[in-house]
Amino acid sequence: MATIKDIAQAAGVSLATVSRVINNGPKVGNDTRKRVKKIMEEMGYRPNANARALVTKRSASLGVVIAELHDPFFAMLAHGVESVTRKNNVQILLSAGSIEKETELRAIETLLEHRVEAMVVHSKALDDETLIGFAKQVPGFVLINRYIPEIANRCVWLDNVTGGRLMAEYAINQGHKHVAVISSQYRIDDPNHRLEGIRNAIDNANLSLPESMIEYATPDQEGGELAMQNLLATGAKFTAVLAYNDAMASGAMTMLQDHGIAVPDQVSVMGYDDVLLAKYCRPKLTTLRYPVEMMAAKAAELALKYASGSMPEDGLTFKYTPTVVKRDSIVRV
Amino acid sequence: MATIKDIAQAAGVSLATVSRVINNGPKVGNDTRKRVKKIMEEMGYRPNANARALVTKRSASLGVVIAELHDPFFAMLAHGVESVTRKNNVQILLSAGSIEKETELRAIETLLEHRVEAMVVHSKALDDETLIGFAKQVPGFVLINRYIPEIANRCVWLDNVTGGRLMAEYAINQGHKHVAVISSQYRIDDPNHRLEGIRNAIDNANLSLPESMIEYATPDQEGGELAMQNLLATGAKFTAVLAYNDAMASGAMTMLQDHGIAVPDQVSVMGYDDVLLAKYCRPKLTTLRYPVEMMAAKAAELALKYASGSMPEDGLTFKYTPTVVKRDSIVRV
DNA sequence: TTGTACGCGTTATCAG
DNA sequence: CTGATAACGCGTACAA
Repeated sequence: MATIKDIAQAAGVSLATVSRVINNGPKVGNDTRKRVKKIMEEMGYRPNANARALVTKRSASLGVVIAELHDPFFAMLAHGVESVTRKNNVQILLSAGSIEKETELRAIETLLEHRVEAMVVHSKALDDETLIGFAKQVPGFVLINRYIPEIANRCVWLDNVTGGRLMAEYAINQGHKHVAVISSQYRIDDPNHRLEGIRNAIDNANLSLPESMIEYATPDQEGGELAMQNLLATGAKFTAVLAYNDAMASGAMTMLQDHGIAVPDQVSVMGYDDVLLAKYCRPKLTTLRYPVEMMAAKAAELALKYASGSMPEDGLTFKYTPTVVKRDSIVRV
Repeated sequence: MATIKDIAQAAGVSLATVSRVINNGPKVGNDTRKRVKKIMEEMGYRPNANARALVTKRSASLGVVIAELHDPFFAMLAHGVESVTRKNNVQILLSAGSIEKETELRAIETLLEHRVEAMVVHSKALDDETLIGFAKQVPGFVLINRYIPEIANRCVWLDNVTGGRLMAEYAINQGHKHVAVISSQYRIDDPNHRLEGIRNAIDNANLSLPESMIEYATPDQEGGELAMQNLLATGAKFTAVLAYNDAMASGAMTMLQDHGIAVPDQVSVMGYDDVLLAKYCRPKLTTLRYPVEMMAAKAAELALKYASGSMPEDGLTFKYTPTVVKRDSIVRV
């Protein structure tokens, strides 16, 4: 591939001059500029981003760490980031880290080796200290879907406790007194927080949520089916089911319907996240809206801003609160 | 950030030695190696991928061009690529190109500036010559979901004509004589090919597909709804609807149900692609399986292989054929 | 076993 | 307005 040197030679000028026309430098004769541009065109010249990054110490790239592109939630997250990087002519480097300590760490390290200026990371497996350490050494380091007090201004997160509470309150307000919960089996914050919120609401309403009414499974459709199957097997009585996310909710609905139980007429179901399938499944899912895309865009903007020097105020954090999206999977009883 | 030089100084050795221990070079004293490693650890040294790429002329990265992460289809595509890059310790650079000539071109150019070794590109807007040009100058250039005869061995694609035919044949075999089609309004190959296949099957069965039975709209759920609305408005008679993709099929089903028309009892619906929602929507969608993920993985492997020197045989190409996935959205009449 | 010196493609700082 | 030339961080022949 042609280099700046080749161009210089072909145009009969110095490297410096070529470099100037590339970067629209200030002082170049109009005719030389034209000539050089033409030659660049002819030789198919493309500046080498690596060389440029080396000398300028700015890579014009943003790293993203997520678990799985496969998952619609992460796809939306990535899309949110992409919308702002595109606007800023910044390249995305993507690393997947599958919710395991080791892989998440490697994902971040790799990105750092590439000297990304900014990064948006979704980490569940890494501990606070490790993350704080990264934040300290990388100005443009921003966490999404996680809150760590020491680096509050680097966190864009969702208030899952409130989310859980809102969810349960809505069901309760619809007259449901016996609710079951389908949660994620992963021992990370999110399910715990959502469950905590649910418990709060149930306590406040003087209802009860026995352990036997909570099932844990993988946070996908199969998990939802399985959890519902278990719930049905125990013969538990409930009129509403609160699921950890939309996929589980959908699985739960399928299983109910397969058992000849009508949704929502006999049993109501609520999801969480409001990913695409919430609108597609039948009945359409009443769920909690998690504005990931917006939040991811915010995180990317922050990361870029911090990376470019302007550091944040200390108190600040970026908390979002989910809201109930009313659709068809729950009825008043 | 600490450089190789800093390490050398701190360890009291030369740059070369440090470089050797970094790359597990062959000839380094065991004690010096240990010492250097320890210092690297202490100083938090991270090799600079840019500098390394510059000198080795290998970037250990693969570029991906897709339209929208948002779209589940592209999310699966990206996931397929990611599964192989992860195995090969290769970094993904992602560029979105939204099916417009200008942006697709920019996406590819940007990736090239970053000197990615390989790239998997999904391009619909760019013309054959442009793409052939890129293939000529970048050994690791592979197209997905597109076939260009001149660079057949760089193409991993789906036989959409056969797909369309299979789809229609299946409906016809179920006894449907009056089928309507909901197609994409974009003037790209895919809808044309699928339609062509459908027409072939219908002709072979001595049935007819008048233009009035074909509606065009955006290839998403709204488009599906709209198209179905138009179809219903014209008072056309049909017992089966063949949709361009699953999203449109889902939209069509919604609209039918909203009009009190039972699916599949009164009208059958078929989708295409078999993305996640095909399993989630009710009734579950009978559709054509497009093994994107597998194909994307194949494309990534090819790209990496070509990039590393081994060029392909000339006749070869990588054609996949979709298969009917039988679910619940179609009945025998 | 270790060190020296050069080059990778660019930008930036000087002189002219 | 233009041209040398020194970095940037690293790999690698070639010496020692």
